[in-house]
Amino acid sequence: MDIIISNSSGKPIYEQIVLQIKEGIITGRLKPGEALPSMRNLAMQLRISIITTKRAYEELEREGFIESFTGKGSFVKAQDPELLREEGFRQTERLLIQAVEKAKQSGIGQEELTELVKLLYEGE
Amino acid sequence: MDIIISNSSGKPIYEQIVLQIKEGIITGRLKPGEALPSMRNLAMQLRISIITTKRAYEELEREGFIESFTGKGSFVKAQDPELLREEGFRQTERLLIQAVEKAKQSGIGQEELTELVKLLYEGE
DNA sequence: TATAATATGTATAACGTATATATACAATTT
DNA sequence: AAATTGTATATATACGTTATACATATTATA
Repeated sequence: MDIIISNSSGKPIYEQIVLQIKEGIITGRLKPGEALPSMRNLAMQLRISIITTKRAYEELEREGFIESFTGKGSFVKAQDPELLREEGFRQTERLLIQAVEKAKQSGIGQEELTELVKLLYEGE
Repeated sequence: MDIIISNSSGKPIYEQIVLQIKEGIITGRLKPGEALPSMRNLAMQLRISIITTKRAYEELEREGFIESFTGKGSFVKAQDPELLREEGFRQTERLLIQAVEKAKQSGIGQEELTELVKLLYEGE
């Protein structure tokens, strides 16, 4: 599980971690029962404090994605992936509607817009 | 010029004001030379501090959208069409980035996403 | 098997930055 | 002169991040 932190993202570090682990779980790259990197290892690797990794894991635990055990580690919980995927689709659609509306309002054509989508999807 | 502040938006108040006034200017609802609500009136109406409205107007002034005169008020500046176009592009890109990110997190592929964009763009 | 060493998650207090504020000051219009 | 406008200074609050010490489970070793 490779996690990448961007300083220019504007999002807090702990949130970037949460999102990337969620993505792994939703897409199935992280399977139920699978061990996550320990808070210490992840903190060391990202050169951040263990408190920040703990905060991320706490958030994931609160949302039911993982569970942690003192002395053992943190693990992916059993999920209903189809449900997660559908929720993700709904959220994506909602965001996309706003973007398309703004594009029309700004005189950006459909071709230019889809081209921009491709660029953004591939770039990072 | 009706401005609406949402506490659940996650965005700072001053930024919400900036975005809504920008949109008014870009769409032409606010015309060059037109007077904006005074900082005090807007602050009173939104039940926030004048300092926050001032911060929003400062930002708009810095970006060349409005200008303010002590004792007179704040007014929409004459606009460079190129500037407006670029601002529209920036806002679209910003929204699109969020949508693309959510799509990735949800396991939605690039093809599926661009297809969705086309549907949304054409549909009404 | 017993126990020390190592690895894991947890808890407390503190710091820096950004957002939002109250209040007093300065300039223009009425 | 009175009222309306924008401006400036110092302060409070919330959020993100951190260092360090503590508690529990696993692993190595005698």
